[in-house]
Order: sequence, then structure tokens, then C-alpha cells
Amino acid sequence: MEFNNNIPIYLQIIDSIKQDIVVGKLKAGQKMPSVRELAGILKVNPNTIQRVYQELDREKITFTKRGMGTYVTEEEKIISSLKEEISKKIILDFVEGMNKLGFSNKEMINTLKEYL
Amino acid sequence: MEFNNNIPIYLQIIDSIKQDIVVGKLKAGQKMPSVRELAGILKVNPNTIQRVYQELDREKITFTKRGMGTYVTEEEKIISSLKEEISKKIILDFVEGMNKLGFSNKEMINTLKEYL
DNA sequence: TTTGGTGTATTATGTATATAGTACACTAAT
DNA sequence: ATTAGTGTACTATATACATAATACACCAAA
Repeated sequence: MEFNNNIPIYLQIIDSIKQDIVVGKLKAGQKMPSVRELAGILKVNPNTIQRVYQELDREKITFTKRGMGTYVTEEEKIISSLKEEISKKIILDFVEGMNKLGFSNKEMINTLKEYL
Repeated sequence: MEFNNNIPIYLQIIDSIKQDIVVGKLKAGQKMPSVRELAGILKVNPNTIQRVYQELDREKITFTKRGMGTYVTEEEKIISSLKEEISKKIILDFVEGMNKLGFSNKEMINTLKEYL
């Protein structure tokens, strides 16, 4: 995994996990890698993953059974609203960014079509 | 100006100034506010603005006359390529983000149209 | 009961960011 | 020459992030 130097690693990992959950790479109820295992995979410190899981737990996106592990939430509602939230943010960033550059709505769509 | 807590302030100020330049709010050759003045306006430390101007100078987006002040570049080429660069990044972030969420190109455009 | 794998907590260290305060060098205008 | 306004440089302090190392608490399985 590649990290952007200007954004805290733990936030980038959180976003990446959210991505995996909303697209179904990580399914509802599924066990996540252990703190130490994920730290090894991503080559970051276990404390960083600890922070990641604590934050995800706080947002109810995962839950933790002490001594057992951390699991993806079983509530599909949370997952679908998470997907909604993420896509809305992407669209908003795009529209606001293009607006600030002076693009009208039509120009925005045309520029996007050209790019694709 | 509102700052995002997760990104260094000096980077956000740099982006904001670039925005103002490419949309013509700041024109080629125009004098920028002094380090101390801009620090006062944005309510940040002068050292932070110092860093901002040094970085903009390094990127040739501004130039500095010692004892006189910092000025927007007079080379229109730099400004136009800057605008190109910024808009490309916005589009790329959008397309990549939507792709990762599983949107096809058509869905992407339709979702955008709906939003607008 | 013991063992191994969980999450959790704590202390220490280094780096980047941001602030605070001070001083210096240069330039234009008085 | 003096002054006021520039950018620049430096030291110090505080906080957040990330790493490192260690220890502890909990649970399931042998």
C-alpha cells in the first residue's frame, strides 16, 4: 500500500478499509486481520493499526470481541449509508473543485466525458 | 479561511493561493500581501506564511524581490499549466474514487448529472 | 491448566507542523 | 542618514503522528 505523505497514515488505512467494506471485499460480519497481522502486511507499527481499529469501532463500522479479534459490522444499514457517504464526498469534492476553477455544470460534464 | 485539521495549514494556504491565481483573482505580476500582512489576515504565524511563499517561489509560481515583496509570476505559461494540473487532479480523484466504489463510466456520469 | 493468539495500555524516541519571539539584511522613500 | 516595510534566519516550545518495545487482560483450544 502506498501512503500519501501529507495525510496521517492511520487515516489513509481507515479510508482504505472503508473502501474494501463498501465494495464487498470485506463482508459484513467477517473477521478482520489481527492488529499485528495487518501491521505486518502494511509494514506499519501495530500501534497505528490499534488506532485504526479503535476509530472504526467508534464509528460502529467494526466491532471488537476482546481476545477474539475485530470484525466488520453485521448491520447492512451502516454499510450502505457508508457507501452513500463516501460517494457523496467524492462528488462534492469534484463539483466544488471544478466550480472554484470556474467550470459551469455543463463544462464540468463535458470535460469529464472527454477525459473518459 | 477554514482549515482542515488533517492537512498541514501551509499546504492548504498554498492550494488556496494557486486557486486564486488560476481563476484570476490574483493576476500575473501582481504583488502578494506581505508575510506579516497575510499572516494577520489568515490568523496564522508569519513563519507559516514564510514557508508558503518559499514553496511557491520554489515552484516558480511566485517570485520574490528581497526587501520589496513577493509577486505572482509574470509567465502566463506557468499559470495556464497550473490550471491544467489542478483540474486534471480533480478529475482524476473523481474518476479513481468512483471506480474504486465500483461505478462504471456511464454510472459515474449519470450520478453526477443527477447531483447537479 | 497451559498455551497461543487476540485487543489494550504504557513509556520512550524521533520527526513534522505550527506557534512565538527576536534579530538581521535589503529596499524605497523621506 | 534615517525610517518603515519587505523577506529571511534562528532558537525555543507545544502538539500530533509514527515507531519501538514491553507488559497486561481476555478468550479459545489443546
